[in-house]
Parts: sequence; C-alpha cells; structure tokens
Amino acid sequence: MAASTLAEVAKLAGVSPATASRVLNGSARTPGAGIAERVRKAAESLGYVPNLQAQALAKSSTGLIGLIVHDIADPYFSAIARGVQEAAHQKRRMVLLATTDGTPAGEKEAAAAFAARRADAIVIAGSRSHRAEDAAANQDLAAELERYCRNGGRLGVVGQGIIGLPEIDGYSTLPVPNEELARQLATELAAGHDGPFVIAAGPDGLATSDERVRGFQRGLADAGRPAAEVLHAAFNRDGGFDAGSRLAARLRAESARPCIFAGNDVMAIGVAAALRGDGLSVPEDAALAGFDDIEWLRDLQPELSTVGLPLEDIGRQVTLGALLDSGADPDGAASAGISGTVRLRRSTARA
Amino acid sequence: MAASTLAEVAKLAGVSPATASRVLNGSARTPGAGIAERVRKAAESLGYVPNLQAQALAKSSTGLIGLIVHDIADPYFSAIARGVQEAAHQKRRMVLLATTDGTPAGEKEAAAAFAARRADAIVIAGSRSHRAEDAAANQDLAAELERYCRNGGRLGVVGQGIIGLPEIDGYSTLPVPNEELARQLATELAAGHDGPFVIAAGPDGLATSDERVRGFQRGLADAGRPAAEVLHAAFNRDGGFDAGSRLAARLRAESARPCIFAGNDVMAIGVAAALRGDGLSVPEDAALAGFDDIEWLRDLQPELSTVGLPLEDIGRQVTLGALLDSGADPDGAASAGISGTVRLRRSTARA
DNA sequence: AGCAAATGGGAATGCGCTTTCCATCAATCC
DNA sequence: GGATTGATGGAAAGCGCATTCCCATTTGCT
Repeated sequence: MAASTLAEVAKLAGVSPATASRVLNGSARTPGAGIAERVRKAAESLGYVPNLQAQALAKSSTGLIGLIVHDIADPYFSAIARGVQEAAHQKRRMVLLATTDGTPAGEKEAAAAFAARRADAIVIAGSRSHRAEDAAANQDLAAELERYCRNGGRLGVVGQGIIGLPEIDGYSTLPVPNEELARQLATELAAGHDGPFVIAAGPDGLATSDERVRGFQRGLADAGRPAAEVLHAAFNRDGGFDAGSRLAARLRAESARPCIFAGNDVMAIGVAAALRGDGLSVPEDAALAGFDDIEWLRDLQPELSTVGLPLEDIGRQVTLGALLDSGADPDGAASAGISGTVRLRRSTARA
Repeated sequence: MAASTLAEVAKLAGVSPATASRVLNGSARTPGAGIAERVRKAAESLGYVPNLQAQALAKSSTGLIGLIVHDIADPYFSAIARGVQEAAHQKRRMVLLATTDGTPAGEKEAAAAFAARRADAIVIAGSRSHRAEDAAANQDLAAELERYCRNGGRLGVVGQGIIGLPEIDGYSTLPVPNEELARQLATELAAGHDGPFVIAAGPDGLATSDERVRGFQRGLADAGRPAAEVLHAAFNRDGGFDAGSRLAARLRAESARPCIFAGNDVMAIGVAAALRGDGLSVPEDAALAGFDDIEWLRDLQPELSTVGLPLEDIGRQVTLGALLDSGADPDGAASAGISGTVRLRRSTARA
C-alpha cells in the first residue's frame, strides 16, 4: 500500500534505477528518447511520486524555508508571511511555519526544529526582546542559530539582528527604519497638533516598540515639544485596549486633547475601541496614530493615520536575501532596503 | 563544515550507531545509564543535531502537516492557520504552508508537493469551486489526493468535500454549516428590515459563497420575503468594493433602503468602503451584514453584523481529525462539529 | 580502416538514521 | 552447577534516491 519507488518504476521500465532517476528528475544527463518515454510511462502507470525526503537526503538540500513569527493570525505577520511564501514559491521552495508567541525560548525551539529538518534557510520575523528575563533564552537562540549557520544554513532576520549573534556567513538582516519613520511621524504630527503627546507602546524591551518610541520622542524633541508620556502594554490589540482604558479615565478629567501614538496599528485599534467604549471619540477627543498600515485596517473609521510599511515586500526581500548565493554581498536585485511612508489620515485631523 | 552525524557521535562516545540512536532519540530500548551519559556528552560536545529528514526516511513518518489555503494574509485563512498550527504543535508536528490563490490547479500542485514530501497529513482550507473551467483541475486534484490517501496519507478538508473524491480511508471532512447559518441570519435580518435584500456574493460556483447565498435566500423565503438580488464579484475585499460600487449608483436613484448581505466579512468591508466613497453611510442608507466575524474587523465602525465562526477551532479540529488514528470513527474528543452564531450589531440597526 | 572521443546505460556507493537480528553476559531457576 | 531467561550492546540491512565510476557502444576523424 506504500507509495511506489523509483526502483519499481525502473524495474517495470526495464532499466536501472540510475536511468530512471535521470529521466524522472532533471539530471545533467538525459537518457535517450525511447528509454525516457518507457520510464515516464512506467512512472505514470504506477502513480509514482518521487520522495522528496529521500531526494533531500541524497543531495543534501531540502528545498525548505523555515519561517518564524509570533502569531500567524496577526495581520502584520501574515502579510510578511505572504511575501515569504511568494519568494519561496518563486525559488521553488516550500515554507515551514512556526509560531512562538513572541518568546525567545519559542524562537529557539523553532530554530532547532528547522535546523533538524535541515531547512535551506530560516526567516525570523518577530521582534527581538531585550528584557532581562529573556537574556538566557536569547543566548540559547543565538547559539542555536550560530551553529545552524556554521553548518551551512542561511538566516534572514527582519528588523533588528539577533542579540548575541556575531556576523557570520549566511546570516543577513533586513533593516526596517522603525526609528526614523517614527521620527518623521512625530514631526508631521507635531506640526498639526498643539496638545500633549502620549505613546501606547509595547512592553519595555521589545526592540521594535522601543525603536518606534525612541524615534517618536526624538521627532518631538526636534520639534521643540516635550517628551511624550509612555504607557507600556502588550504589543497587540488587547494591549492597546488596555492602554486606551487607562488613558480614557484621565482624558475626561483633563481638558487637553492629546495625540496618542500607538506602537502599531492593532494596538491603535485597541486604543480606539477603549476610548469609544468610554464615550470618547477619535479624532474629536483625542488624535490617534498607529504604525504598519495594516491592509485590513485601512477601511476603519476614522481612517487611521499611520506609517506604511511594505510588509509583503519585507517578507519577500528577507527571504530572497537569505537565499542569495553566499557569494558576493547582497547588492544584487532591487534590494534597495526597506522604506516606509507616513500617512496622515482623519484619525489625527485637527479637532 | 557540515553538521555532525550520529555516526560521529557514536564513534566519539565509543559506541555503535545503534546505541547512539537509542539514547538520543526515544527508542523502546534504553541503554544503560553510563553509556547514555557518554553518548549525550559526545552529542553535546559535537553540537549534534539529528537529521529529521533521515529519520523520516528511516521510519517513514515525516512529522509534517501540509496546509493549503487561498491566501495566508486573508484573516479568514490566517485564523484557521493559527488553529492548525496549534494542533500541529500539540501533536509534535510542523506545518508546511502552501497558497493557491483559490485555483484548483494551485491546490493540485500544492497537494502534489505535499505528497512528494510524504506529509503525514494534508489540510485543505480553501473553498471548492464548481465552475466549469475548473472541472479538469478538480479532477486532477481529486486524483492526486486519492492516490495520496491510498498511499497512507491522511486528508482533512474544511467545509465541503473535494469534488470527485470518493469516501476513502484517511479522508475526513469538517462540515461548516454555512447554509444553515446564512438561513438563520436571513431570518433574523428579515425580522428587522422591511426593504429589499441584496447579496454581494463571491463568484458563481464558489462552494462556500454558493452555500451562504442559498441559505440566505431560503431564510428570506421562509420569512415570506422575495428573493434577494445576487451580485457576483471576487470573494475578497476588492470584490466587495466592486459590488458596493455597482450598488451605490442605484441606491441614490432608488428610494428603498436595502439590506446588503456580503458573502464574507472582508467583502462587507469592501462594500462599506465603496458606499462610503459614494457618500452613502451604513446603516443609515443601507443595512450591511457579513459572515465569519473576523477578529480584526470587530472594532470596525459601525460594528458589523455577521455570523461568528470559530475559525481557530475549525483549524484545530480539522487537523486533529485528519491526524486521528485511522482506527475507530472520530467520535473521540469534543468533535461536536462546528457551529456558528448570528451576531446582529449596529450595521444592520433600524435606520 | 583504425583510433580517439564522445555517448548512453548500469553497478555500486553513500546520504543519516532506524530497526531487526545476533551475540554476549549476567542473573535466575530447578 | 548447568541450563534458561532477560537484558544489553553491536552488526548489518535497509529507507528511497542521487551520483560517481565504469564499461560497452557509437560517432567522428585522419
């Protein structure tokens, strides 16, 4: 009942396994037309399906790309995943998925699993964490990845590099200018908003969030504005809701109309929901901006001011970059780096 | 530079590969404590990472689950993917991802790739297509999957069964009561809406869409209402926008306030955007309902009336179901089947 | 015609691991 | 005390395939 093998096909066609292999899978040498036809026919009649596992073992290249994300249902990650998938398909590879809930320990586990499967490349899309409690796991992760790269694996990371991982062959990072973009956002917002600024950020130590906060504060400083108060919460919708709730209570007490910068779009959604739940509305009672410009959130009302990031492209580029022949430095292709765009919409319109 | 092998570990530990295998990978037989310790130490010092490909080849079980979706960035699919991923993790498997853009041809290709990799199970989440132009591809798909199952593969499908695939060992379907839920939705909407109904559906022949349309119409009929006009468009946000645009033109001409049922939530988003672009608003100028209750869209304004589907659970159950030991019928676990809930919100409030 | 060079196919080896099947040795029994 | 278990480690045979040699033909040339 098991699938038929190359050997069976060869026998049926009356040739050697070597020949069968040569005709069925693209080899440098192509057997004669007559033989090829016989083999193909035999394969067809047996319903032969080549065993890629065995192929991989024989030629030590699996055609697998491991993708590590925090949560595949988060639109930020699923957009990147789409890009990765596209690039993988283009390069005739399959993508292997792992989710980590954002813990370095989970990333380490996933990396180990990918290494064990001898994935040709690993792509990591989640944010780094500088939190003290993650230090040990970060070290494990770095060690695991270093070994992976030393063994010939290729690694592409979105945004910041892996903490503690030295520059090593096969390891590449796709920088995302979070800080600079957040600075630009702050600059533009400062020009149109007189009140105070508040930041609904992710956990302290989450690199992506930290970068955005830092950039935003710098933008405010450049504009001669006082630093924004920073509220820390989970880096997702619920975290935003949480921060929004805390904020709402104060908003009704204070008179100033603040401008809230949420660390990412889904947090912004949460903030908006919390405010609305408290009878406050955007942009009347508070201006609100996010980050990422998530596709599904563009139809939200009021339209969310945010920073557009080419997420799909990020996924594509980091994958292609990782797959690049180890040879020359990655100045090939249109790897002009990632850039984003500040998009001011109604959620930060003047009251 | 290549990764070290079991044989190397064995040699370093001064034991046979067999023994090394037994201690490093869970075997029925466990070597003595002293030996085990030596082997473990050797593995550690060599940075040994077992080659799962080779393992898979040797014991003919890959620990892989293939997941086929239309588009991983679509929140409907990414929610299901999360469930699949969870179940896979729980069962110590990894998930292999493939996207198809909704064509049976793409699904066939993906299924073939998974079969070639000898995935333990394949999970298909996309909708079937009954379109005439897809008939040939459907047949190919069914043939591919039938062969896969015959060779011992396991297959789980969300919603409708694969067209042309006979009941066969290893093949299971997780029914989703689209029709019944759509009927309920229509019933409830009919009770609160006096005007005409319009359906913004997916392409004619797309099973999921067809089921929902059919159920909705039946609900209307049961309530003694005339059948709704059906507008066909792509089964995504842009399709909704398209349908919405066509509708908007007429709305301003006609006087009646219609209730629009979009085939899924993202289509509903598109419809809403189109209407808004034409200066029409929901629910004042038209009531609007969707289907799926996508998590990210719950914070939309006005809140969308829809049918809640436990997407993550669907992913989990179909995966677990597919993985089930071929033995007894799946009456184990809490596989009580999938059910949904009609959730009326402000988008269909009385004008 | 005679030889070198290409060409086309097969035998054999190995990829890294699991898993019988043996051989060994100590513990146990009558 | 010798025979019988039972446990334990090793040898070897695959798992399904790619690939390197190697040999027998052809082909091309002088």
